[in-house]
Amino acid sequence: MAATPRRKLSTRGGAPAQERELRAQGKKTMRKLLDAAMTVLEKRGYHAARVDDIVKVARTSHGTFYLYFANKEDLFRALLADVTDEVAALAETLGPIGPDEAGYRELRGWLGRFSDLYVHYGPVIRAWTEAEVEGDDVGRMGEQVLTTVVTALIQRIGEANEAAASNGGADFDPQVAAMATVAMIERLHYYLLSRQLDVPRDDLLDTVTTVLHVGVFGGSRRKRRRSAS
Amino acid sequence: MAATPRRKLSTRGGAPAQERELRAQGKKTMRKLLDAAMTVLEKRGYHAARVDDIVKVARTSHGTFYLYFANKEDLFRALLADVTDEVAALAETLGPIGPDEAGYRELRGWLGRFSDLYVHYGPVIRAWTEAEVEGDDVGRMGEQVLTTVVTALIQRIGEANEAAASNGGADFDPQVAAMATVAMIERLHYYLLSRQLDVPRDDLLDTVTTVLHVGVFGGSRRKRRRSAS
Amino acid sequence: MAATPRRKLSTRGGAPAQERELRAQGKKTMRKLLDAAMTVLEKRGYHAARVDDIVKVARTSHGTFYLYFANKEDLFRALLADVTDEVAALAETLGPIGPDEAGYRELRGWLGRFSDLYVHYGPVIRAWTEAEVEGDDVGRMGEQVLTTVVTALIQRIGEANEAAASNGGADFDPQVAAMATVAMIERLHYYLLSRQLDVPRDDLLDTVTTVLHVGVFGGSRRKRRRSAS
Amino acid sequence: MAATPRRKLSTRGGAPAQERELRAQGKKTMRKLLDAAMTVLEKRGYHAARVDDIVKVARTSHGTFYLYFANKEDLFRALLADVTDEVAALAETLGPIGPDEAGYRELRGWLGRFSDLYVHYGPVIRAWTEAEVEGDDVGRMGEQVLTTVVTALIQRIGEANEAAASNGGADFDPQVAAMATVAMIERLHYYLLSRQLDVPRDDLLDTVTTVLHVGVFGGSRRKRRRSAS
DNA sequence: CATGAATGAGAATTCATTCAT
DNA sequence: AATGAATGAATTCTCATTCAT
Repeated sequence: MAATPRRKLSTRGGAPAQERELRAQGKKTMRKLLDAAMTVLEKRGYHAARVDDIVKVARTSHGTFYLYFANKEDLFRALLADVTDEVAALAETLGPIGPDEAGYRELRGWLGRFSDLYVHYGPVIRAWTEAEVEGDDVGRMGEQVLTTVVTALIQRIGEANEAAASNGGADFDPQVAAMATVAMIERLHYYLLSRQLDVPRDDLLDTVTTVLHVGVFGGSRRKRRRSAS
Repeated sequence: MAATPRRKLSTRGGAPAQERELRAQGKKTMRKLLDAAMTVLEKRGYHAARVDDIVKVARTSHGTFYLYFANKEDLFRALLADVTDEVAALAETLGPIGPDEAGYRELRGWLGRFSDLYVHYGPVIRAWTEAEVEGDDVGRMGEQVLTTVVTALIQRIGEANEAAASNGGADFDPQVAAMATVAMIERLHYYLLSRQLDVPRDDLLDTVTTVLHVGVFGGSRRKRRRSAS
Repeated sequence: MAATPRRKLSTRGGAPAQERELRAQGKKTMRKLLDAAMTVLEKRGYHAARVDDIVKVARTSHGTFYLYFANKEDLFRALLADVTDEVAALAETLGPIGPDEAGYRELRGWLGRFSDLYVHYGPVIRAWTEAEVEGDDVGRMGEQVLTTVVTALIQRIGEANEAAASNGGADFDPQVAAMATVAMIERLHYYLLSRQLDVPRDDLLDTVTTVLHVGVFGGSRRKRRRSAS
Repeated sequence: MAATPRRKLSTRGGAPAQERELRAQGKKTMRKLLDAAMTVLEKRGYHAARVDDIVKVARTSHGTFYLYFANKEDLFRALLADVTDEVAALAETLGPIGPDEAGYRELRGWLGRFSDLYVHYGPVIRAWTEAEVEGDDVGRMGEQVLTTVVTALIQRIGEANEAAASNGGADFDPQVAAMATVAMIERLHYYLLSRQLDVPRDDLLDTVTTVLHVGVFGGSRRKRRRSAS
């Protein structure tokens, strides 16, 4: 499994923080708030997350909160920006995926990294899902995230299905397949984290890799030794 | 595509309504409220939906709302109960899915019905996702629905993969595959309804059917005439 | 102990009922409502008593309620009017109370009748207490009740204390003593009914009679066989 | 008459206030609210008292109210706790009460202090009576107070009636006498504050002392100079 | 920098009373 | 005579955001 991505939460703050020079203590406080927000987001979700909860967890005050973030959404956007970067970076690491064993391993590796990322940023991603319904521009940020990954996937799926496509695959649209891929892995991890699905993460990844490799990338099912954890 | 299921929204009401005998007018009002709730849910999502919005759409008063439902959640639960029933019924219609053309069609048909259901109850299902984070018993209702479908899928996936399983398919767990299937189709429809994905529904279904048939049920990709809309 | 006073609840109705001729069924319905009100009053007190509760207990409808009473207070007034009559009648039965054994027995008998009345009309009397705080004219009705009893008591207390008064009883005011008497017996019964005091009613009456006979009417404490129940 | 006890209203606050450290300003605001509550309680009683009234009198906002108290009842409980303490302290100051002049004075003094306390906390105590009907734990607090006073009284009444008891006082139960004592003085003050009784407080106390001293503690009525105001 | 205090616009809910059948 | 339905004013409570120290 890929190395855990380093947290980069303090990279950016909200609007108020960007207009000032932050000293060491300021940065520390901001990080406390961002971390606290993650905790609260995880426990209660986006809508139920109260500024009050966040400052309590961060052991600071309301006043301080607004010293670093213009409002609740601003803080959330800061978290989301980190995820966006990470996901974009991840999208770039997706190499060509052939129907052979190497393709399987490439896909497996990428999904593993996705998984790590999801486990780490899960609360934020789920919050994004939650916020999506409204006209929120948070929803729009979410779409961007989706877009980077989907674009990379379309590329690889297209490559893998060129032959098939040429001989008339009316019932296989790479764009849909890419979206379907994202849908599956995103939601499955959601089930995993919300304990609606209770299997070891590696088992989950093995199966998903198999299903996608065969179903989307034209691989064939084969007997395979259990991949190491 | 299967016939659109008739609305059965007034099957049961909220807590207050269940303690009384409802006459014709009462039933009508209750249905107005349920319909209005669907409308509002669709437009604003669960959290942003105000009782005020609902009664305005239903052209009735606050007081009347509470004559039929204990609160917003109660109404939501009434809607959910309908969905739960429908989904359970749908789960039962999933027949065996072999690797051949017939299997493909069986799967395609079932996904089509799922899709109809999802489109019909979309607002409720999306609201569900939104509400799930909280400790509500709403979350529990969600798990039940999931369970009925997943159980049916595990059965069919197991049948379709008996051979593969016997010769040591360490990287294919039917339970995970079933969950993955649900994850994919549920989430994909979510993208569809929230306009993050914009393709004709039939294209979506064709592709998903192909991916799942090949990836999960051991079918093989083949050239196929476009299925009728 | 005196015979239980017959319920006369249906004697009077509220304003709407007085403008019409009530037939047998009408009277029955009105009585059902009055009885139900007593039940609810007992269980929840005046302020917490909802019209809804009353009609539920009476197994009738809101509409019907307002066919017999102008409003909630109107109903309560009807109940109170009954109590007022009963109390006034009771006040008249208070004979002279001398310091001797006969005086003791007279007082004991009267208190017994008061007790019966309180046990019967307790909910209404307590409700009156509760309502008193506000400018309610219900409060005023309550004062009238008080007045009839207090007037009778002042008379008897005055008689019993003439000698004492004449030789300068600066620390004994018959009016206060009368009020004190009422206060004691009213409140004590309240404790009894609300289970804050748990003794047999006869014991309570014996002791109260003794205290008042000695303390207010100039009687002397003496050994006495237990009065029959 | 004893010195007026100083107000100690801010001893403890409501639930929300207890979870925080209150600074000077916070304490001041809390006290303003408690004082305002007393005022409103006095004018309107418990049920008619609106949070809105209280914050208006305290010249603060709704939001602020809920910063210090969870709700109206919570505030009320805070007031009650003070009364409970004071009453318990008062109960302890009740010395032995003999049948002689000294006993009379002891009793008179104690009743005077009780009276001061009642007048001071009148609004709260009356509100208490009003709220008692409900199943609230407020009712339970009431019983505790009653218990402390009654216990002290039973002790003193028992001492004063040992001889009488031994020669068979079947019609005098110290427990009932104690309750009767409380009932009388409590209710009488209630009448006084609700203006159903209109006499100088000293007259009231003199008469009550006489009645109880003679009726409960075995004292004898005697000519006595008017006690100083 | 940091903090506790204050605010007030919304949202939910209740319930006496009126209405239409 | 009876009833279920409807109403809406009144009330409580929440919480993001601003303020004063």
